[in-house]
Amino acid sequence: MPRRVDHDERRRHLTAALLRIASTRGLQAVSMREVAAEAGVSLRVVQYYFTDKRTLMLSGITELAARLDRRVRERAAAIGTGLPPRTVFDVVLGAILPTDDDSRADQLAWTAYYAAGLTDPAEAVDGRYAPDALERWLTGVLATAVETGDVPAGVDPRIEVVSLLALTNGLVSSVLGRQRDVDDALRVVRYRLDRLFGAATRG
Amino acid sequence: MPRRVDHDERRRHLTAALLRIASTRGLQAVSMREVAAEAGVSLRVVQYYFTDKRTLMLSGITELAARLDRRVRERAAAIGTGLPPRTVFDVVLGAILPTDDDSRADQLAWTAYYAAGLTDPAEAVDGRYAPDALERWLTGVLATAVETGDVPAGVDPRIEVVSLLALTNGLVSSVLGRQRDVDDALRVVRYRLDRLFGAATRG
DNA sequence: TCCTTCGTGGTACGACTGTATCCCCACCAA
DNA sequence: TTGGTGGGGATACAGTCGTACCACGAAGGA
Repeated sequence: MPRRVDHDERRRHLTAALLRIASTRGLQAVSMREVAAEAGVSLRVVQYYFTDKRTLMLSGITELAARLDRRVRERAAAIGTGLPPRTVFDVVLGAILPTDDDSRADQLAWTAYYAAGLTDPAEAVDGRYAPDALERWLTGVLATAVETGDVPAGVDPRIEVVSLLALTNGLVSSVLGRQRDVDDALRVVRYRLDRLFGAATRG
Repeated sequence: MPRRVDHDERRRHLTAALLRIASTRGLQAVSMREVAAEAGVSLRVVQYYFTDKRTLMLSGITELAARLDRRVRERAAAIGTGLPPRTVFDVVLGAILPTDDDSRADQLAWTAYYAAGLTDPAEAVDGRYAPDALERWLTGVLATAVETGDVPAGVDPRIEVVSLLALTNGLVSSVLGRQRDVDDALRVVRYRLDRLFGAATRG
């Protein structure tokens, strides 16, 4: 056998280059040649490790979904279990907002993919990411909080969670569009949590 | 003078064709030739009435902003003034959600433009649409409601309005992505309004 | 040593893009 | 009737796109 190369490592490198282009110049600017240039390799190399452009784009959205999922999961794990529900929501929703350059770049790329998927089913985001899992988990957390009395009765856990996630999503859009900065967005989220859990539970 | 043509009417026709393409096949699929074909004219005609592609795209986002603004304004006007604040919010937020095919198409195109503007400042959405005006108006309505006691004290009108608009925006995204249908989205909005105004004021 | 196979550089092709140019026809003022 | 201008058909051009193809160097098994 001739000299072997770590294909996975090569692919990760190229995918990172793709996402860098997507988050700075948009999905339109992503071409096989541009990815090659950004990664510092020849066009042929991109062709070799991703036969198609479709495969290349698919790799981008897959990596992106993994990153966003990891971001939420790591933050949640760092907090540990058995913490007040209020804290859980604060951490999880805060992990979705683009608080630093990296997460902002990822959210920009994600938005680009999402918008593309709305009209081009070929690169649809559906199924590749599981917001349902997050939704179910948070619903469980909130339902428990209702039972233990941490949250006033009369609250519909399911709808509250959907509402909070949609709110966070909307705030992400406005932060990306620079109509609002992250701190304002965090303030809005915390205000909502205050009114849901009662201001005294802040933390 | 030779035969004169209504330039504005011609341009509207072409812009409509552009938005039809953008909402069904995405902004990527918009080329001068495609717009010409969709409008049933030759490429030259598109060139003639919009010298640039930039001008053409600009016309699209302008028309879109006008449509969305008109949709909210018309609904608000049809309701009249002096109505309960709860009704105002119900109507206005309901006007933003894509409840029929037309508004869905417009929201799809709007999302495409918005996403493009995030990375390509050339077709940024900023300034072309004034969500601030809507935000200020609703904040005023809610502030009055707090003063008259229609809404419990301790509510921050400004943040509540920002929150409601961001929520609606997030719901629009999920409806466009078919993770949720419009009725579910409306239910979430009404749930939030119930908790803000008190369930008794429903209507 | 030869020979096969992996990895890669270079290049070519057809399709498409935005833009520019040329030309003609319909029309109205003169 | 003539001349000139607005409107538009047809085509060309340079560039970029995804993809395909060819050739070659490197490296390990025979």
